[in-house]
Amino acid sequence: METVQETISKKLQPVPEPSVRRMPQYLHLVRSMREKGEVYVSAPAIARVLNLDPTQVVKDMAYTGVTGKTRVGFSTEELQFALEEFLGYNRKHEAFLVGAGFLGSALIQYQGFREAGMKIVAAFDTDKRKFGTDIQGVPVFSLEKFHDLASRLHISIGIITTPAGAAQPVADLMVAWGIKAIWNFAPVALRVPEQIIVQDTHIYANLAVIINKLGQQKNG
Amino acid sequence: METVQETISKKLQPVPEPSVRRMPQYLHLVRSMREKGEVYVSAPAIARVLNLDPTQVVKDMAYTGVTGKTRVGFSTEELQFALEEFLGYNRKHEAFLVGAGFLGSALIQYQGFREAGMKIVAAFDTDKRKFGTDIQGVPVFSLEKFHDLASRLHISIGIITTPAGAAQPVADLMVAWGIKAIWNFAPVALRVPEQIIVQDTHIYANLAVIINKLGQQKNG
DNA sequence: ATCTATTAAGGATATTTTTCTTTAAAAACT
DNA sequence: AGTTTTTAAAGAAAAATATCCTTAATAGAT
Repeated sequence: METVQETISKKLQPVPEPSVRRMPQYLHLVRSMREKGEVYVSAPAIARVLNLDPTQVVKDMAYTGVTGKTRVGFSTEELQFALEEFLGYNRKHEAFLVGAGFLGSALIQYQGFREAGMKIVAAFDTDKRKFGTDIQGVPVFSLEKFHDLASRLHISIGIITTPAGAAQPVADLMVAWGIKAIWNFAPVALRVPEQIIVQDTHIYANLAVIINKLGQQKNG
Repeated sequence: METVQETISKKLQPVPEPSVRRMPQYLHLVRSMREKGEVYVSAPAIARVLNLDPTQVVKDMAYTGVTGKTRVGFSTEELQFALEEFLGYNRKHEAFLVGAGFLGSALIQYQGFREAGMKIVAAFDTDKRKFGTDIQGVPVFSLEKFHDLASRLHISIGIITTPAGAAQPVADLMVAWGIKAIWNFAPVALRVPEQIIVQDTHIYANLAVIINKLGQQKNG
């Protein structure tokens, strides 16, 4: 049995980001296994399906607080709850999205996020034609209304899907009105105070990796 | 002046993936600097804008084959061409996209990719209502027509934007019909032969990182 | 013309993350 | 009941990456 102190210190030491990124995959797998009626799943079994090292799976599971049974594996039920708790699927984070273009609209319509702990409650744009419309029930406002709404609601996440040039001013706006985390899809490096969490999803970076590897294959 | 041998060996040793991922950012920055009329840019200047370590910038530039002038920096013109060459913006890679839902449509409409060396030439879906329609000029076909078209055209990249359950069969189809690289947006780990390049863009992984950090901040 | 400040480049160090190795435990089988 | 096999867990090693440090060069200032 570990002491309360140990439990707390374990929570305080941050989980490695690569591990965090694997968690949704584990959850997805565990859910589908439970649907098939599986009660236990071993780390090696998970590792085979997800192409990972078995010991890495065990370590990742330890971060969620779940511990397995020797020769049996992990309880799928316990795992699912632990992963959902870890990923914050129970808490609700509300988000504002700025830039209701193709990508922004797709994210709003993507749903899924809602069950993953984030709800996009409003979108903002500078295109007059979009004001007053809604995307799958999410209203689109003028960017000028941002401070109004942000100061009234408690929004923790801001999503930026604007063109590159608009991203920094939008980020400044978000910071000014109390947003704690920014999910940035624009291909720029945002400058924000250090306590603000920034997560970049640079779509071009992924494309660059693909094309680079394709070119390499041709040579080698 | 370096020998041809050296140039070749430099190309053969693979560029670290994190460096490749930074290249599009450099290109974007260099382009905007050239538009402003800047002829030279120093590595420390780039590092300041992109929040990077100056020496890292220098090292990344070396991968593109560009070398700077002491006390002056890099020629923006030379840099732009080198980066575009490195990123394959001159070659044309044609792509098929499977899963013409919200995300798939957004990617097709995103344009930008075309100038980044990839052109989405056709989309596929299983929804009958979408057959024969087109998205921004890109036709949507029945998935059954995939092998027909893939065998006639020379497609190097396959994009998967299907629901999780459909991703693996689609990947198998792509591999069977000669696609060399798969850009996977579905939240699953694909199993493909090792010579096939797979690039995952797991949107939930990024969300997981954000929510994890938000939760951590609350504790710490 | 000389000096100073700035910069690129190369090597060394440190950190992070993954993989490997060992140990211990417990379930299933004989 | 004892043995074997499978597994989790903890620690050590290895690999990859980023950061730091030193050196050399050169443009601009004095």
